[in-house]
Amino acid sequence: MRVRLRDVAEHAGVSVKTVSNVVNGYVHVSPAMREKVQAALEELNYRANLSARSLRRGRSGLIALAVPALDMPYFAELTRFVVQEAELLGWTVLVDQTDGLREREQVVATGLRSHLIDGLILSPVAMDYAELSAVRDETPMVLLGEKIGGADIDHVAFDNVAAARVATEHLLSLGRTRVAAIGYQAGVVARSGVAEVRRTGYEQALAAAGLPVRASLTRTVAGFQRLEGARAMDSLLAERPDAVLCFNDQLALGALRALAVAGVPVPDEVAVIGIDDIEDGRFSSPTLSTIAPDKAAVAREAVRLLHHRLGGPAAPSREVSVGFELVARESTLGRRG
Amino acid sequence: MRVRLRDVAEHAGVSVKTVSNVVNGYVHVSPAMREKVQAALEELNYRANLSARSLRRGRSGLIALAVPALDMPYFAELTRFVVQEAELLGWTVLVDQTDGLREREQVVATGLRSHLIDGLILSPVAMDYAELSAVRDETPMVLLGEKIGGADIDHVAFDNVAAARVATEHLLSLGRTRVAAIGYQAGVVARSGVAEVRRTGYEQALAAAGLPVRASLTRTVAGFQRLEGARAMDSLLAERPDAVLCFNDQLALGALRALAVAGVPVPDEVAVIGIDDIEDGRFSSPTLSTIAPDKAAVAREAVRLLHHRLGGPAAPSREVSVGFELVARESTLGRRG
DNA sequence: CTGAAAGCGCTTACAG
DNA sequence: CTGAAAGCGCTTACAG
Repeated sequence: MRVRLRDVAEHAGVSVKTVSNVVNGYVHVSPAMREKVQAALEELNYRANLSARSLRRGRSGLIALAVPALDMPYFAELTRFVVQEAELLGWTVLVDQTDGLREREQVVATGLRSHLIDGLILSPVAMDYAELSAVRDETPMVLLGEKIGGADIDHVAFDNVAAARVATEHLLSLGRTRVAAIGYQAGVVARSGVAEVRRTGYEQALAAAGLPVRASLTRTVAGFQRLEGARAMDSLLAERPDAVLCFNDQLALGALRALAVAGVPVPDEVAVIGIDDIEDGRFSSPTLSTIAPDKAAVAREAVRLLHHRLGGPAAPSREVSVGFELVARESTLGRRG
Repeated sequence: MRVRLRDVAEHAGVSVKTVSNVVNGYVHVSPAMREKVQAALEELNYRANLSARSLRRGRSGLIALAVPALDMPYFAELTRFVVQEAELLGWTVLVDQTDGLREREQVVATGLRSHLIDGLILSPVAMDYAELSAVRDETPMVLLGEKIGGADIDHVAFDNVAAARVATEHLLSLGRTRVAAIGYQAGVVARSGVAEVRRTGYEQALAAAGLPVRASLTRTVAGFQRLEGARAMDSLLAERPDAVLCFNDQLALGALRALAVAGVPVPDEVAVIGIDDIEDGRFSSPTLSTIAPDKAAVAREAVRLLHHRLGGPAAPSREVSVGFELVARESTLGRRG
């Protein structure tokens, strides 16, 4: 039942080469021949065997995208963009979930499915550039990560330190002085880990304003989910913060929930800001102020870097930066916003 | 630089067959030989070429999952489960976005990447079973869809009529009589389309309660996103509904937002319920009452059906049903809940 | 328990 | 402009 190129050739009474030429849109085929082949192709309902083609060409048209979790809105939205961009180049995206585990990140970078995928886009959580650079196989790889400069590995950089700093400065600009932070992470984390760099931005902003970093106003979380944000906010209430920077929007939405339950008016008593600009924050009550990274640009640049390594236009620098903007909504400005 | 099985064989001084045996865990290999090969494998850092293996075996270990949109929380959560389940069988998931477009659903079902993927899980929006059954190629396909009975196509069924009916009954049980609905869809939709069947459930519940379906209390949407829910709710306010069934949680979260902006107390004046039980609804203010489908079961059963077609244990019936439960939260019960 | 050889279905120099 | 043939890197009957 499986229709091969050879079957089509026999059916049309031509050579396999000619059928292949037609299938691949090779121009030097006489119109009559092309028509005959086309008819046979349709009559037999031929579908190319992509494994065979890939083996022969040395290219599969598949790229992998490895993110911590598909059900974290930020990554779900990013994945959508990556799939869209890849499609423009005729590539298909294969999705991996690393759960932010070092072991899984390593497996992915070490060449899981090598020779099957043409390239890999990885959003590392546990491993840093140096480690990844050491274990990677020869498959082109693009990292989504921190601005680092001089790294010998392709990556789309987002300045998390600046993002957290700008967010914190926004809270300070409202006259808040007891600015808490939710999202510190305990134990071993990569130097370039998101929690680490956002923490740096937070602390830089406080320092610049001449404010101390109070341990009583910072909270460590086990993960960046809503529930963790709600818990952390609960435990923060006794400290009477007048503002909170959450290291992502999910934490912030959890914090908003905890404040609502406690009956604390936002932003009157406590202003809240997150980072990521996920869809939910635009429709929560109050709506969530946040730092909006240019997700479409992240996806576009990641795919573009891969394209370069796979024979596209000349390679640009290894590091491409992507910007962000402050989006102030009700959780810091109130209803007037 | 590319290491082939043959290179390993030469390096170890054995035949290609032997190396293949070791790589594939074939048992009848002497310990000494195995060890020698193992060493060569590691020394050369051999990675199997999956395209070649797939061509030879006729199996790739890849399955595709086609959903309307990755950034709709319901599908993001579902995708996570599917990836997890697939992994248990050693399968990798390739993700497609159809955007709910008939054209794209058709392309996917017609054999996009046939011979590359071993199977397909499709969540159709625009096409119904009969159409899909007619255009599909021979690749095993499992649909995520409506309970239909007697269909000649594998599918995991979720009773959307019942889900919408139970949700509506919950609103009625609170003594509400002006129960609105947001999520009707205009134009051509599949008979088994989600909007269509949820609408049926809504109307059935009203009829059973002896209430009329008022056109003034139903709203058509262009899509199932929050923004559409907010807009629909805005236009519904003048009709003074005392409850609203939204055909999914995203619409409901949008509706909650519109009610908050309008200063309408929920659930005191208007009770709101959605369907899907997405994460956001557990942390919104008020928290969102909803119908919770067993997403893990949907994923598990879909993968299991595929497994049957791909040589797993004996095939079960073509239709496997998955249940749901009513989760009543603040948007219908108020804070006491 | 191990080896030599065929063949999965393509694409692509190489001839003509 | 078209055809015959090699070969991509595997796995698997078939011998031994």
